[in-house]
Amino acid sequence: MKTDLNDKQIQILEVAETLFAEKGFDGTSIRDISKVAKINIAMVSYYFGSKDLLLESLIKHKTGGLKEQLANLLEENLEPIEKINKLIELYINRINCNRGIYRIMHFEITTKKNENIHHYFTELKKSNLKSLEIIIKEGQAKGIFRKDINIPLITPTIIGTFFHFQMNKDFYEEILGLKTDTLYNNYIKTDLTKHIQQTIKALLIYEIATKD
Amino acid sequence: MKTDLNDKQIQILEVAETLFAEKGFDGTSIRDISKVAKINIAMVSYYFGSKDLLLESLIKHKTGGLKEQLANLLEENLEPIEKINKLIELYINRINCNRGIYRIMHFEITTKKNENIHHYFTELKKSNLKSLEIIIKEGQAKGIFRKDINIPLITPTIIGTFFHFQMNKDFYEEILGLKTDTLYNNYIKTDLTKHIQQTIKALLIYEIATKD
DNA sequence: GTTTAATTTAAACAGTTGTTTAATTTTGTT
DNA sequence: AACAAAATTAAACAACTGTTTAAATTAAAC
Repeated sequence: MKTDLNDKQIQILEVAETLFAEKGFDGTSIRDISKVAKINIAMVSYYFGSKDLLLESLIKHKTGGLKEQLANLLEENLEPIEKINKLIELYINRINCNRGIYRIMHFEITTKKNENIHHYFTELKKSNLKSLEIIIKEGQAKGIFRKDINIPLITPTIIGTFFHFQMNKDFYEEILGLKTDTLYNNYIKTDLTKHIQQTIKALLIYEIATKD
Repeated sequence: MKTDLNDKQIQILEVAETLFAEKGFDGTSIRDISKVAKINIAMVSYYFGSKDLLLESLIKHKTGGLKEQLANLLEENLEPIEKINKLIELYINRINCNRGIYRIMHFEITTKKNENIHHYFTELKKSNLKSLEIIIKEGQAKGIFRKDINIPLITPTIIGTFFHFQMNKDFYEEILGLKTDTLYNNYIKTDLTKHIQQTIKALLIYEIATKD
Protein backbone atom coordinates (compact mmCIF):
# COMPACT_ATOMS: atom_id res chain seq x y z
CA MET A 1 0.00 0.00 0.00
CA LYS A 2 2.28 2.72 1.33
CA THR A 3 5.98 2.02 1.06
CA ASP A 4 7.07 5.64 1.13
CA LEU A 5 9.07 5.07 4.28
CA ASN A 6 12.79 5.80 4.30
CA ASP A 7 15.38 3.95 6.35
CA LYS A 8 15.25 6.45 9.20
CA GLN A 9 11.50 6.14 9.46
CA ILE A 10 11.65 2.36 9.54
CA GLN A 11 14.33 2.51 12.19
CA ILE A 12 12.10 4.71 14.34
CA LEU A 13 9.16 2.37 13.79
CA GLU A 14 11.28 -0.57 14.91
CA VAL A 15 12.25 1.12 18.14
CA ALA A 16 8.68 2.22 18.70
CA GLU A 17 7.45 -1.33 18.21
CA THR A 18 9.83 -2.69 20.82
CA LEU A 19 9.00 -0.02 23.38
CA PHE A 20 5.25 -0.08 22.78
CA ALA A 21 5.35 -3.84 23.25
CA GLU A 22 7.38 -3.47 26.42
CA LYS A 23 5.61 -0.62 28.12
CA GLY A 24 2.45 0.02 26.17
CA PHE A 25 1.57 2.98 23.96
CA ASP A 26 0.72 5.38 26.79
CA GLY A 27 3.60 4.03 28.86
CA THR A 28 6.09 4.98 26.16
CA SER A 29 7.04 8.61 25.62
CA ILE A 30 8.45 10.15 22.49
CA ARG A 31 11.53 10.88 24.56
CA ASP A 32 11.89 7.17 25.32
CA ILE A 33 11.76 6.37 21.63
CA SER A 34 14.17 9.18 20.76
CA LYS A 35 16.69 8.04 23.33
CA VAL A 36 16.77 4.44 22.15
CA ALA A 37 16.68 5.36 18.48
CA LYS A 38 19.30 8.04 19.12
CA ILE A 39 17.38 10.77 17.37
CA ASN A 40 16.07 14.17 18.38
CA ILE A 41 12.60 14.19 19.90
CA ALA A 42 11.38 16.52 17.16
CA MET A 43 12.08 13.90 14.51
CA VAL A 44 9.00 11.89 15.38
CA SER A 45 6.74 14.83 14.68
CA TYR A 46 8.84 15.72 11.67
CA TYR A 47 8.52 12.31 10.06
CA PHE A 48 5.12 11.10 11.27
CA GLY A 49 3.25 14.20 12.41
CA SER A 50 2.34 13.00 15.88
CA LYS A 51 2.58 10.09 18.28
CA ASP A 52 -0.84 8.85 17.21
CA LEU A 53 0.14 8.95 13.55
CA LEU A 54 3.34 7.10 14.43
CA LEU A 55 1.22 4.25 15.80
CA GLU A 56 -0.92 4.39 12.69
CA SER A 57 2.13 4.12 10.46
CA LEU A 58 3.50 1.29 12.57
CA ILE A 59 0.29 -0.72 12.33
CA LYS A 60 -0.06 -0.22 8.60
CA HIS A 61 3.58 -1.07 8.07
CA LYS A 62 3.33 -4.26 10.10
CA THR A 63 0.04 -5.54 8.77
CA GLY A 64 0.89 -4.78 5.16
CA GLY A 65 0.84 -7.77 2.88
CA LEU A 66 -1.30 -9.98 5.11
CA LYS A 67 -4.24 -9.72 2.76
CA GLU A 68 -2.08 -10.74 -0.18
CA GLN A 69 -0.57 -13.63 1.78
CA LEU A 70 -4.04 -15.00 2.46
CA ALA A 71 -5.07 -14.52 -1.15
CA ASN A 72 -2.09 -16.56 -2.26
CA LEU A 73 -2.94 -19.30 0.21
CA LEU A 74 -6.43 -19.55 -1.25
CA GLU A 75 -4.98 -20.16 -4.70
CA GLU A 76 -2.71 -22.99 -3.60
CA ASN A 77 -3.59 -26.51 -4.65
CA LEU A 78 -4.17 -28.01 -1.21
CA GLU A 79 -6.83 -29.93 0.64
CA PRO A 80 -9.07 -27.66 2.78
CA ILE A 81 -7.69 -29.00 6.06
CA GLU A 82 -4.16 -28.35 4.80
CA LYS A 83 -5.14 -24.81 3.94
CA ILE A 84 -6.51 -24.35 7.46
CA ASN A 85 -3.27 -25.68 8.91
CA LYS A 86 -1.26 -23.34 6.73
CA LEU A 87 -3.48 -20.44 7.68
CA ILE A 88 -2.86 -21.18 11.35
CA GLU A 89 0.88 -21.33 10.76
CA LEU A 90 0.68 -18.08 8.83
CA TYR A 91 -1.15 -16.31 11.65
CA ILE A 92 1.18 -17.62 14.33
CA ASN A 93 4.24 -16.73 12.32
CA ARG A 94 2.94 -13.24 11.60
CA ILE A 95 2.09 -12.48 15.18
CA ASN A 96 5.22 -14.10 16.53
CA CYS A 97 7.57 -12.27 14.20
CA ASN A 98 6.09 -8.85 14.75
CA ARG A 99 7.02 -9.02 18.40
CA GLY A 100 4.45 -7.39 20.53
CA ILE A 101 2.90 -5.05 18.04
CA TYR A 102 -0.15 -7.26 17.70
CA ARG A 103 -0.65 -7.07 21.42
CA ILE A 104 -0.50 -3.30 21.28
CA MET A 105 -2.86 -3.26 18.37
CA HIS A 106 -5.51 -5.31 20.08
CA PHE A 107 -5.25 -3.35 23.26
CA GLU A 108 -4.91 0.17 21.96
CA ILE A 109 -7.55 -0.23 19.33
CA THR A 110 -10.16 -0.99 21.94
CA THR A 111 -9.19 1.90 24.20
CA LYS A 112 -8.25 4.60 21.74
CA LYS A 113 -10.95 6.11 19.64
CA ASN A 114 -8.92 6.64 16.50
CA GLU A 115 -11.47 6.41 13.69
CA ASN A 116 -8.79 5.92 11.07
CA ILE A 117 -7.18 2.90 12.70
CA HIS A 118 -10.53 1.51 13.75
CA HIS A 119 -11.80 1.51 10.19
CA TYR A 120 -8.56 0.10 8.83
CA PHE A 121 -8.81 -2.81 11.25
CA THR A 122 -12.44 -3.55 10.62
CA GLU A 123 -11.73 -3.87 6.92
CA LEU A 124 -8.68 -6.06 7.55
CA LYS A 125 -10.65 -8.38 9.82
CA LYS A 126 -13.51 -8.59 7.38
CA SER A 127 -11.09 -9.51 4.63
CA ASN A 128 -9.46 -12.18 6.78
CA LEU A 129 -12.82 -13.62 7.75
CA LYS A 130 -13.85 -13.81 4.12
CA SER A 131 -10.73 -15.80 3.26
CA LEU A 132 -11.42 -18.22 6.10
CA GLU A 133 -15.00 -18.54 4.97
CA ILE A 134 -13.93 -19.51 1.46
CA ILE A 135 -11.68 -22.27 2.75
CA ILE A 136 -14.29 -23.68 5.11
CA LYS A 137 -17.05 -23.64 2.52
CA GLU A 138 -14.68 -25.44 0.17
CA GLY A 139 -14.23 -28.13 2.81
CA GLN A 140 -17.96 -28.33 3.37
CA ALA A 141 -18.64 -28.67 -0.34
CA LYS A 142 -16.19 -31.57 -0.46
CA GLY A 143 -18.03 -33.21 2.43
CA ILE A 144 -14.99 -33.08 4.70
CA PHE A 145 -16.08 -30.36 7.14
CA ARG A 146 -19.24 -30.31 9.20
CA LYS A 147 -22.07 -28.14 7.92
CA ASP A 148 -22.93 -26.42 11.19
CA ILE A 149 -19.75 -24.48 11.80
CA ASN A 150 -19.90 -21.05 13.39
CA ILE A 151 -17.25 -19.60 11.13
CA PRO A 152 -16.77 -16.19 12.82
CA LEU A 153 -15.81 -17.97 16.06
CA ILE A 154 -12.96 -19.92 14.48
CA THR A 155 -10.59 -16.95 14.36
CA PRO A 156 -10.99 -16.12 18.08
CA THR A 157 -10.02 -19.67 18.90
CA ILE A 158 -6.94 -19.62 16.67
CA ILE A 159 -5.63 -16.18 17.51
CA GLY A 160 -7.02 -16.07 21.04
CA THR A 161 -5.24 -19.27 22.05
CA PHE A 162 -1.95 -18.02 20.71
CA PHE A 163 -2.42 -14.59 22.23
CA HIS A 164 -3.23 -15.87 25.66
CA PHE A 165 -0.09 -17.99 25.50
CA GLN A 166 2.00 -15.00 24.49
CA MET A 167 0.39 -12.72 27.07
CA ASN A 168 1.37 -15.17 29.79
CA LYS A 169 4.79 -15.86 28.38
CA ASP A 170 6.56 -15.79 31.75
CA PHE A 171 4.10 -18.22 33.26
CA TYR A 172 4.33 -20.79 30.49
CA GLU A 173 8.08 -20.46 30.32
CA GLU A 174 8.15 -21.42 33.96
CA ILE A 175 5.68 -24.32 34.07
CA LEU A 176 6.79 -25.78 30.76
CA GLY A 177 10.48 -25.36 31.55
CA LEU A 178 11.23 -23.24 28.48
CA LYS A 179 14.35 -21.66 29.84
CA THR A 180 15.74 -20.11 26.66
CA ASP A 181 14.21 -18.08 23.87
CA THR A 182 15.06 -20.88 21.47
CA LEU A 183 13.16 -23.41 23.55
CA TYR A 184 10.21 -21.05 23.84
CA ASN A 185 10.07 -20.34 20.12
CA ASN A 186 10.48 -24.01 19.32
CA TYR A 187 7.57 -24.81 21.60
CA ILE A 188 5.42 -22.36 19.67
CA LYS A 189 6.49 -23.73 16.32
CA THR A 190 5.82 -27.33 17.31
CA ASP A 191 3.59 -28.01 20.32
CA LEU A 192 1.47 -24.88 20.36
CA THR A 193 0.95 -24.78 16.61
CA LYS A 194 0.00 -28.44 16.66
CA HIS A 195 -2.35 -27.88 19.55
CA ILE A 196 -4.21 -25.15 17.70
CA GLN A 197 -4.29 -27.14 14.48
CA GLN A 198 -5.68 -30.18 16.30
CA THR A 199 -8.23 -28.04 18.08
CA ILE A 200 -9.55 -26.52 14.89
CA LYS A 201 -9.48 -29.84 13.07
CA ALA A 202 -11.50 -31.49 15.82
CA LEU A 203 -13.96 -28.64 15.64
CA LEU A 204 -14.30 -28.76 11.86
CA ILE A 205 -14.46 -32.50 11.35
CA TYR A 206 -15.82 -34.44 14.28
CA GLU A 207 -19.51 -34.74 14.97
CA ILE A 208 -20.42 -33.45 18.36
CA ALA A 209 -23.40 -34.88 20.18
CA THR A 210 -25.27 -32.00 21.72
CA LYS A 211 -27.15 -32.74 24.86
CA ASP A 212 -30.84 -31.75 25.09
CA MET B 1 -8.11 -12.80 51.85
CA LYS B 2 -8.28 -9.07 52.53
CA THR B 3 -11.74 -7.66 53.07
CA ASP B 4 -10.62 -4.59 54.98
CA LEU B 5 -12.07 -2.29 52.37
CA ASN B 6 -14.67 0.27 53.39
CA ASP B 7 -17.50 1.51 51.19
CA LYS B 8 -15.56 4.50 49.98
CA GLN B 9 -12.62 2.36 48.94
CA ILE B 10 -14.86 -0.03 47.04
CA GLN B 11 -16.54 2.91 45.33
CA ILE B 12 -13.16 4.20 44.21
CA LEU B 13 -12.17 0.74 42.98
CA GLU B 14 -15.36 0.51 40.96
CA VAL B 15 -14.71 3.81 39.22
CA ALA B 16 -11.09 2.84 38.65
CA GLU B 17 -12.15 -0.44 37.09
CA THR B 18 -14.45 1.28 34.64
CA LEU B 19 -11.90 3.88 33.63
CA PHE B 20 -8.95 1.47 33.43
CA ALA B 21 -11.08 -0.74 31.20
CA GLU B 22 -12.03 2.21 29.05
CA LYS B 23 -8.73 3.99 28.69
CA GLY B 24 -6.09 1.69 30.12
CA PHE B 25 -4.07 2.07 33.30
CA ASP B 26 -1.60 4.61 31.94
CA GLY B 27 -4.35 6.34 30.03
CA THR B 28 -6.29 6.99 33.21
CA SER B 29 -5.12 9.67 35.64
CA ILE B 30 -5.88 9.87 39.32
CA ARG B 31 -7.66 13.11 38.50
CA ASP B 32 -9.90 11.23 36.07
CA ILE B 33 -10.82 8.77 38.78
CA SER B 34 -11.33 11.53 41.34
CA LYS B 35 -13.60 13.47 39.03
CA VAL B 36 -15.90 10.53 38.27
CA ALA B 37 -15.88 9.24 41.84
CA LYS B 38 -16.43 12.79 43.09
CA ILE B 39 -13.59 12.66 45.58
CA ASN B 40 -10.45 14.70 46.16
CA ILE B 41 -7.37 13.57 44.27
CA ALA B 42 -5.51 13.05 47.54
CA MET B 43 -7.96 10.37 48.62
CA VAL B 44 -6.46 7.76 46.33
CA SER B 45 -3.07 8.12 47.96
CA TYR B 46 -4.76 8.37 51.35
CA TYR B 47 -6.64 5.10 50.98
CA PHE B 48 -4.39 3.03 48.74
CA GLY B 49 -0.94 4.63 48.99
CA SER B 50 -0.34 5.07 45.27
CA LYS B 51 -1.80 4.48 41.84
CA ASP B 52 0.13 1.22 41.53
CA LEU B 53 -1.19 0.00 44.86
CA LEU B 54 -4.67 0.98 43.75
CA LEU B 55 -4.34 -1.38 40.80
CA GLU B 56 -3.02 -4.06 43.12
CA SER B 57 -6.00 -3.66 45.44
CA LEU B 58 -8.36 -3.74 42.49
CA ILE B 59 -6.92 -6.95 41.13
CA LYS B 60 -6.96 -8.71 44.47
CA HIS B 61 -10.48 -7.51 45.11
CA LYS B 62 -11.72 -8.74 41.76
CA THR B 63 -9.97 -12.11 41.68
CA GLY B 64 -10.85 -12.94 45.25
CA GLY B 65 -12.88 -16.11 45.68
CA LEU B 66 -11.96 -17.64 42.33
CA LYS B 67 -9.81 -20.27 43.96
CA GLU B 68 -12.62 -21.25 46.30
CA GLN B 69 -15.12 -21.35 43.45
CA LEU B 70 -12.93 -23.82 41.60
CA ALA B 71 -12.41 -25.91 44.72
CA ASN B 72 -16.19 -26.16 45.14
CA LEU B 73 -16.58 -27.23 41.53
CA LEU B 74 -14.11 -30.06 42.06
CA GLU B 75 -16.20 -31.40 44.92
CA GLU B 76 -19.43 -31.48 42.93
CA ASN B 77 -20.84 -34.83 41.90
CA LEU B 78 -20.61 -34.43 38.14
CA GLU B 79 -19.19 -36.25 35.17
CA PRO B 80 -15.75 -34.89 34.12
CA ILE B 81 -17.08 -33.40 30.91
CA GLU B 82 -19.82 -31.65 32.87
CA LYS B 83 -17.20 -30.25 35.20
CA ILE B 84 -15.26 -28.93 32.25
CA ASN B 85 -18.39 -27.30 30.88
CA LYS B 86 -19.11 -25.73 34.23
CA LEU B 87 -15.53 -24.55 34.52
CA ILE B 88 -15.83 -22.86 31.14
CA GLU B 89 -19.08 -21.20 32.19
CA LEU B 90 -17.44 -20.10 35.41
CA TYR B 91 -14.50 -18.50 33.61
CA ILE B 92 -16.70 -16.76 31.07
CA ASN B 93 -19.05 -15.49 33.74
CA ARG B 94 -16.17 -14.24 35.89
CA ILE B 95 -14.47 -12.39 33.09
CA ASN B 96 -17.70 -11.08 31.65
CA CYS B 97 -19.00 -9.74 34.95
CA ASN B 98 -15.81 -7.99 35.96
CA ARG B 99 -16.05 -5.84 32.88
CA GLY B 100 -12.71 -4.97 31.55
CA ILE B 101 -10.56 -5.54 34.55
CA TYR B 102 -9.36 -8.87 33.22
CA ARG B 103 -8.24 -7.16 30.06
CA ILE B 104 -6.31 -4.63 32.10
CA MET B 105 -4.81 -7.37 34.20
CA HIS B 106 -3.54 -9.33 31.26
CA PHE B 107 -2.13 -6.31 29.59
CA GLU B 108 -0.67 -4.40 32.49
CA ILE B 109 0.82 -7.46 34.09
CA THR B 110 2.96 -8.12 31.06
CA THR B 111 4.12 -4.55 30.72
CA LYS B 112 4.47 -3.41 34.32
CA LYS B 113 7.17 -5.00 36.38
CA ASN B 114 5.32 -5.08 39.68
CA GLU B 115 6.83 -8.04 41.52
CA ASN B 116 3.92 -8.20 43.96
CA ILE B 117 1.22 -8.51 41.35
CA HIS B 118 3.34 -10.76 39.20
CA HIS B 119 3.81 -13.24 42.01
CA TYR B 120 0.15 -13.08 43.00
CA PHE B 121 -0.86 -13.95 39.46
CA THR B 122 1.59 -16.75 39.01
CA GLU B 123 0.22 -18.44 42.11
CA LEU B 124 -3.37 -17.87 40.98
CA LYS B 125 -2.67 -19.37 37.57
CA LYS B 126 -0.86 -22.32 39.06
CA SER B 127 -3.80 -22.99 41.34
CA ASN B 128 -6.25 -22.78 38.44
CA LEU B 129 -4.12 -25.09 36.34
CA LYS B 130 -3.99 -27.63 39.16
CA SER B 131 -7.78 -27.66 39.39
CA LEU B 132 -8.08 -28.22 35.66
CA GLU B 133 -5.51 -30.99 35.87
CA ILE B 134 -7.51 -32.81 38.52
CA ILE B 135 -10.66 -32.75 36.41
CA ILE B 136 -8.91 -33.94 33.28
CA LYS B 137 -7.06 -36.76 35.03
CA GLU B 138 -10.37 -37.81 36.51
CA GLY B 139 -11.80 -38.05 33.00
CA GLN B 140 -8.75 -39.94 31.79
CA ALA B 141 -9.02 -42.41 34.67
CA LYS B 142 -12.63 -43.04 33.71
CA GLY B 143 -11.53 -43.68 30.15
CA ILE B 144 -13.57 -40.80 28.77
CA PHE B 145 -10.77 -38.37 27.89
CA ARG B 146 -7.82 -39.05 25.64
CA LYS B 147 -4.54 -39.80 27.35
CA ASP B 148 -2.34 -37.48 25.30
CA ILE B 149 -3.77 -34.14 26.30
CA ASN B 150 -1.50 -31.13 26.63
CA ILE B 151 -3.24 -29.82 29.73
CA PRO B 152 -1.47 -26.44 30.08
CA LEU B 153 -2.70 -25.47 26.61
CA ILE B 154 -6.37 -25.99 27.44
CA THR B 155 -6.69 -22.76 29.42
CA PRO B 156 -5.28 -20.57 26.63
CA THR B 157 -7.91 -22.00 24.30
CA ILE B 158 -10.76 -21.39 26.74
CA ILE B 159 -9.79 -17.96 27.97
CA GLY B 160 -8.02 -16.88 24.80
CA THR B 161 -11.06 -17.51 22.63
CA PHE B 162 -13.30 -15.53 24.94
CA PHE B 163 -10.77 -12.76 25.30
CA HIS B 164 -10.26 -12.33 21.60
CA PHE B 165 -14.00 -12.10 21.19
CA GLN B 166 -14.25 -9.46 23.90
CA MET B 167 -11.27 -7.52 22.60
CA ASN B 168 -12.95 -7.25 19.22
CA LYS B 169 -16.38 -6.53 20.63
CA ASP B 170 -17.21 -3.82 18.10
CA PHE B 171 -16.28 -6.04 15.18
CA TYR B 172 -18.34 -9.02 16.28
CA GLU B 173 -21.27 -6.82 17.21
CA GLU B 174 -21.22 -5.60 13.65
CA ILE B 175 -20.78 -8.82 11.70
CA LEU B 176 -23.07 -10.84 13.97
CA GLY B 177 -25.70 -8.13 14.11
CA LEU B 178 -25.69 -7.86 17.89
CA LYS B 179 -27.16 -4.41 18.05
CA THR B 180 -27.98 -4.21 21.75
CA ASP B 181 -26.06 -5.11 24.89
CA THR B 182 -28.69 -7.71 25.66
CA LEU B 183 -28.17 -9.40 22.31
CA TYR B 184 -24.41 -9.30 22.77
CA ASN B 185 -24.52 -10.79 26.26
CA ASN B 186 -27.00 -13.41 25.14
CA TYR B 187 -24.68 -14.41 22.33
CA ILE B 188 -21.89 -14.91 24.84
CA LYS B 189 -24.08 -16.93 27.18
CA THR B 190 -25.34 -19.18 24.41
CA ASP B 191 -23.39 -19.37 21.15
CA LEU B 192 -19.91 -18.41 22.34
CA THR B 193 -20.05 -20.52 25.50
CA LYS B 194 -21.30 -23.47 23.45
CA HIS B 195 -18.57 -22.94 20.88
CA ILE B 196 -15.86 -23.07 23.53
CA GLN B 197 -17.42 -26.05 25.24
CA GLN B 198 -17.65 -27.94 21.94
CA THR B 199 -14.09 -27.02 21.08
CA ILE B 200 -12.71 -28.33 24.33
CA LYS B 201 -14.89 -31.41 24.22
CA ALA B 202 -13.70 -32.24 20.73
CA LEU B 203 -10.15 -31.78 21.90
CA LEU B 204 -10.55 -33.97 24.97
CA ILE B 205 -12.56 -36.80 23.50
CA TYR B 206 -12.04 -37.36 19.81
CA GLU B 207 -9.07 -39.24 18.45
CA ILE B 208 -7.05 -37.17 16.08
CA ALA B 209 -5.11 -38.80 13.31
CA THR B 210 -1.72 -37.19 13.10
CA LYS B 211 -0.08 -37.02 9.72
CA ASP B 212 3.49 -38.23 9.12
C1' DG C 1 30.66 27.50 -5.51
C1' DT C 2 26.25 29.14 -4.72
C1' DT C 3 21.59 28.31 -3.81
C1' DT C 4 17.79 25.70 -2.48
C1' DA C 5 15.77 22.01 0.04
C1' DA C 6 15.90 18.47 3.55
C1' DT C 7 17.41 17.16 7.90
C1' DT C 8 18.71 17.76 12.67
C1' DT C 9 19.13 20.32 16.76
C1' DA C 10 18.32 22.67 21.47
C1' DA C 11 15.06 25.20 23.68
C1' DA C 12 10.77 26.49 24.96
C1' DC C 13 5.64 25.85 25.19
C1' DA C 14 1.59 24.91 27.90
C1' DG C 15 -0.56 20.91 30.01
C1' DT C 16 -0.66 16.93 32.61
C1' DT C 17 1.24 13.58 35.67
C1' DG C 18 1.52 11.19 40.67
C1' DT C 19 2.33 12.54 45.14
C1' DT C 20 2.78 15.31 49.36
C1' DT C 21 1.74 18.99 52.50
C1' DA C 22 -0.56 21.40 55.96
C1' DA C 23 -4.85 23.24 57.05
C1' DT C 24 -9.73 22.31 57.60
C1' DT C 25 -13.86 19.71 58.30
C1' DT C 26 -16.26 15.72 59.87
C1' DT C 27 -16.86 11.88 62.85
C1' DG C 28 -16.63 9.19 67.00
C1' DT C 29 -15.66 8.74 72.01
C1' DT C 30 -15.71 10.16 76.54
C1' DA D 1 -19.16 20.15 75.39
C1' DA D 2 -14.36 18.78 74.77
C1' DC D 3 -11.22 16.13 72.83
C1' DA D 4 -8.87 12.95 69.55
C1' DA D 5 -8.92 10.43 65.39
C1' DA D 6 -10.34 10.06 60.76
C1' DA D 7 -11.60 12.07 56.55
C1' DT D 8 -11.37 15.68 53.26
C1' DT D 9 -9.69 19.68 51.12
C1' DA D 10 -6.99 23.14 48.14
C1' DA D 11 -2.59 24.14 46.93
C1' DA D 12 1.84 23.24 45.70
C1' DC D 13 5.72 20.19 44.08
C1' DA D 14 8.85 18.63 40.65
C1' DA D 15 8.94 15.73 36.90
C1' DC D 16 7.20 14.47 32.63
C1' DT D 17 3.99 14.84 28.57
C1' DG D 18 3.39 15.83 23.14
C1' DT D 19 4.29 19.38 20.12
C1' DT D 20 6.26 23.58 18.03
C1' DT D 21 9.72 26.95 16.91
C1' DA D 22 13.50 28.97 14.88
C1' DA D 23 18.16 28.40 14.25
C1' DA D 24 21.95 25.32 12.68
C1' DT D 25 23.67 21.73 9.93
C1' DT D 26 23.86 18.65 6.07
C1' DA D 27 22.70 17.10 1.36
C1' DA D 28 21.26 17.84 -3.34
C1' DA D 29 20.77 20.52 -7.50
C1' DC D 30 22.33 23.72 -10.49
